Amino acid sequence: MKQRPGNTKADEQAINIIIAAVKSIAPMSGTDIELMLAILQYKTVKKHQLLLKEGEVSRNVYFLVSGFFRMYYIDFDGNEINYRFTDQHNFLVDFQSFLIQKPSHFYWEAMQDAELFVLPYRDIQDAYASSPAWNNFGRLMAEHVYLQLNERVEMLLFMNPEERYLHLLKTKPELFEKVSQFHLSSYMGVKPESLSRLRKRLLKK
Amino acid sequence: MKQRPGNTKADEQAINIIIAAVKSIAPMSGTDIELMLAILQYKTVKKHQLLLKEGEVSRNVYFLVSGFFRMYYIDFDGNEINYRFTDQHNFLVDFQSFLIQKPSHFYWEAMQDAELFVLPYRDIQDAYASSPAWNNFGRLMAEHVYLQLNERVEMLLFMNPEERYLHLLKTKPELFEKVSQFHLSSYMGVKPESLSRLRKRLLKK
DNA sequence: GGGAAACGTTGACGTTGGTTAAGAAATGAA
DNA sequence: TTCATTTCTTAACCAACGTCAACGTTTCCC
Repeated sequence: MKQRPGNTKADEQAINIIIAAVKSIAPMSGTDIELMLAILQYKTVKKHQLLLKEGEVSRNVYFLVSGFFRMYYIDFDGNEINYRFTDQHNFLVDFQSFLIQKPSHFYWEAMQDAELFVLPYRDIQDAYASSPAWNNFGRLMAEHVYLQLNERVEMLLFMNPEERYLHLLKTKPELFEKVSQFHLSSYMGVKPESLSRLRKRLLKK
Repeated sequence: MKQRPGNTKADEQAINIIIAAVKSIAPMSGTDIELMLAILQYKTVKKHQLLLKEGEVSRNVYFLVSGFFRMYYIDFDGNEINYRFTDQHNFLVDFQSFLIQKPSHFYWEAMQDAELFVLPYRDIQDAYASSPAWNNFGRLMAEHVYLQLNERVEMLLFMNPEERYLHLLKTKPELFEKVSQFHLSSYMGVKPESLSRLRKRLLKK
């Protein structure tokens, strides 16, 4: 792992976590893992710090060793709209900005102190070019993210706010522990007041 | 190209179209193209015919040489909800069902007589395994489909129906030529009556 | 601990989309 | 051509979300 200026030190534990996460996505030989360890950079981020701002190009894929992030967008009226939440032990990337290397529409904010690994765009493209296993990993990761996004479209397209709430309760109960009603509401595509009323309505039933 | 029973015959022209489409997504050597031609099957479909039904597993990727398809879903109330439209010279796949080989939620219907190429799941997985170029292609296709879907989420999440209509007019004018207002409405996430009213409202401005 | 900020709830009111129903217009098939 | 089907529009009514505002509660941070 690169120890560049500004890099804090990753412990054994953190490295084992990312190796397990990668292997759970695609099979990897020792050499392929070495390739990854050589490009990893370790970083810590304080609560409320931003990893990415609107207008910046996402030049990295991140892996969240610990902490919790939200990806949000600021709409025409200046409201923050939460687009996605990412929990620890997951990869974290503005896939759109990363893939086409264009400025992002999003902000990435740490909602808790976080530790993460940084995988620079350039190094990942090199890995794709030099290792079939990494290319395979890239394909699986894209497919994986596609499926996640697909779930979101289905929720927004096929369900009304009440159904979305019940669906999230059932499929992502963790969210309700980590995220305030306020932040959840924009993720659901409604205003905080509407979520509050919706919950009241459901309680009556 | 395999000439199995039931396969009609593809002409030179159709083969050139798919080769061009593949090369526009990822660079391919002659050998890689041969690999594809060896697994291609040619098929024609009449207007209103279904390529896939809810509950079936999507066992193929298709390439649309000519014609126009809609992918739709039937909601709890029995309404057909259009999820995606695919025009000629594009790949056509229920990515979710295809990736995990689980039953699809969707129907694929030809809205015009169509000619297409069929690429079976098994053969594609073999191509991924045997050719890095195909793995690369698979990754790029997944990324490409991701970006398309992402556009859709942004539209549904960040815009109200009126904004969605104006946005589609600007970004996908072809849709308005090929698709009736009726079919467009469910794609936009509203009822036909609402789209009609919305258009009337806009005309007044 | 205390003040500020963020969050949650409620009310009143306007707007808009859903629902139902009906009929006109366009399209398609026999 | 003619009949049936699909699509489009309009109307009336209702339910639900957005907006604005007020206020209580919780959390955060110095």
